[in-house]
Amino acid sequence: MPQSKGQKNTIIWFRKGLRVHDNPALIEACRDAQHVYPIFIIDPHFLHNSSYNSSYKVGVNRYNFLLECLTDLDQSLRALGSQLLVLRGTPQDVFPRIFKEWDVQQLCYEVDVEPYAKSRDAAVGQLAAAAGVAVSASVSHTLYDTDVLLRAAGGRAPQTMQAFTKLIDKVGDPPAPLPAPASLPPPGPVAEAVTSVPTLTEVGYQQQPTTVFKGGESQALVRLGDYLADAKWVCAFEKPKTDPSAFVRPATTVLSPYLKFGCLSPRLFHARLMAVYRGAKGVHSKPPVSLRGQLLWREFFYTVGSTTPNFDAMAGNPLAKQIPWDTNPAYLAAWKAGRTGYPWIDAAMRQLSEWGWMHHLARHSVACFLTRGDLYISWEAGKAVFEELLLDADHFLNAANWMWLSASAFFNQYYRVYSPVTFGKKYDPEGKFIRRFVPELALLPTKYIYEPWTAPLDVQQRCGCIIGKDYPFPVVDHTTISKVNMGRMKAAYEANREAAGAAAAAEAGSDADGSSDAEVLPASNSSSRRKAAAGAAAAAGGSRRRPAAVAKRGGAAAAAKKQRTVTDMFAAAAVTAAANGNGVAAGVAAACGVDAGDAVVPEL
DNA sequence: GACTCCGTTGTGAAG
DNA sequence: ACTTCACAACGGAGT
Repeated sequence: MPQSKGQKNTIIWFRKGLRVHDNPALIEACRDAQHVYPIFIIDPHFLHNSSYNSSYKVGVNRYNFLLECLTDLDQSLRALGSQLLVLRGTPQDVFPRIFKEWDVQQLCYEVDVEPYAKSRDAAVGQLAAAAGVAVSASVSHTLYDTDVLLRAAGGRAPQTMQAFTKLIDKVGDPPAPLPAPASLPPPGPVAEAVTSVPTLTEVGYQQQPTTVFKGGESQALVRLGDYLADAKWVCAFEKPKTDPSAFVRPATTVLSPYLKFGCLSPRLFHARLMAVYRGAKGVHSKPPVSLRGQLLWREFFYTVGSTTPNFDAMAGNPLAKQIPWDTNPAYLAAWKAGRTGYPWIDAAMRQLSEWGWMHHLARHSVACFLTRGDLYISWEAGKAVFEELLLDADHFLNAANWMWLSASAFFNQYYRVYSPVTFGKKYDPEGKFIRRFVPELALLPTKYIYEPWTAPLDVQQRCGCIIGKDYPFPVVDHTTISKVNMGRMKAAYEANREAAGAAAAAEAGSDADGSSDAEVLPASNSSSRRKAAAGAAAAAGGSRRRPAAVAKRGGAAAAAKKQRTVTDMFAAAAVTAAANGNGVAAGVAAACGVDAGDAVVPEL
């Protein structure tokens, strides 16, 4: 590593990777440099009041977490003889100006494979080229360079964790983490205005954060050390067995927000973890359930996500089942606000709003409830809510997990449905979690805590919580609706098989002119297309000569029509029940503070 | 190409 | 407290 007195002026551009440890871009920026300018750009793209893209809303908790990360990074850089320079504006506006002002020769940053980041970096790359500035991008947000993994996989990312784990075994250990630099060449003279991290108010937030988690690399390293110090716990860790209701000390590490912003290097996490495993003489849990397995899940979803078109949407996503979800702004608003009338679901959703975090299995519960389990609302709507509220909201992981839970991709056993009543009860029979996050239910006897609508009125009165007034009735009847939805999922799966079969047939029938619409259809590989073709043939009554498109239209439409009728009948029954004082649909109105029929601005 | 295997994390009843 | 089963039965990956 040459330490000669440098001549270059370089910029290290922090976006994620908000750390000084294991930061190859930072090391590169220091090489042969006279001045290193460490910058962060407050990009309006990510601001909640952005005029650029209103779908990229960032909740106050996450934005505050980011500002804490920046303050911490600034302190670390000052200890190394430098400081963070915070700039405002779009990167496209900022760079041409500072390239010139600071007489820059090189720009260094960490590779970011998210769609927005890729287009942003491509645009900045052109500006750099125009200004005669060399660009150096280093991989350190993931364990591996996703391109390397993709090549090792033969050009196609695995779609199962098993196959991905095999790939990792083949590729071997990830690169070792790098130490932080001992010191940094100082930046040259800069305007005073760019040397301070802004406050929440300055970037336009009115509210105060409510989370219990604090951002920054130092926090991340303390938390990592804290959890890894318990070698017994680390070696026994099996995520499916952890407790989603634990909140005094969460049952998982809560390192995800730090990985999201790059306060913590996944490679450092991995290396420290392997050291703990070695100390335990090889007796430890294994992927996919182990702690190391969690890092591999992250890697898996980055790999498949960054190489799949439209991975964050249903339409045009070759991995996602095309499912005709309902649009129901009132249900969506009730879910987001934690007012579905199911205390377990509502406690989790309110923990999300308050803390910006919930346990993985709680995420499963609420995601299943919103989509295939109960409300039958698109996973994209749920994803948008998580994207706003989670501290650890991560583009690929969020999309992948929502597809998983909605049985749109990766996971297909749609008939396995989480109960909004009994799932939580297994872990927390007393309802401590509910009492903490849904305080209006705090005094309810344990017997009724998961199903408060079953409490006699005198009990409700004694506890100061009248159902339908202080806390809503359930928006849907889970037992009934989950069965209806299972039927709708079955029909949707059939329709997808038929569509894939039609595509396969069209593909086989066309003279390889490539003009079929096969590319946009869900089944992405030949094996499932074949199966789908067989399914389509069967659906067409064995008549292989019948045009596939006809089979598709007929079958899918009939199935959809039938299911719509069933759902409408249920909805009508619910309204009738409400009119009779049963309160199921009335609960929706109470939950939202509006009539059930009123339009609430949808999330998407 | 047909077939089997099995998948990080379902529920509820029965034995 | 544990296992096993029906529920209704998916699809990727490997043989």
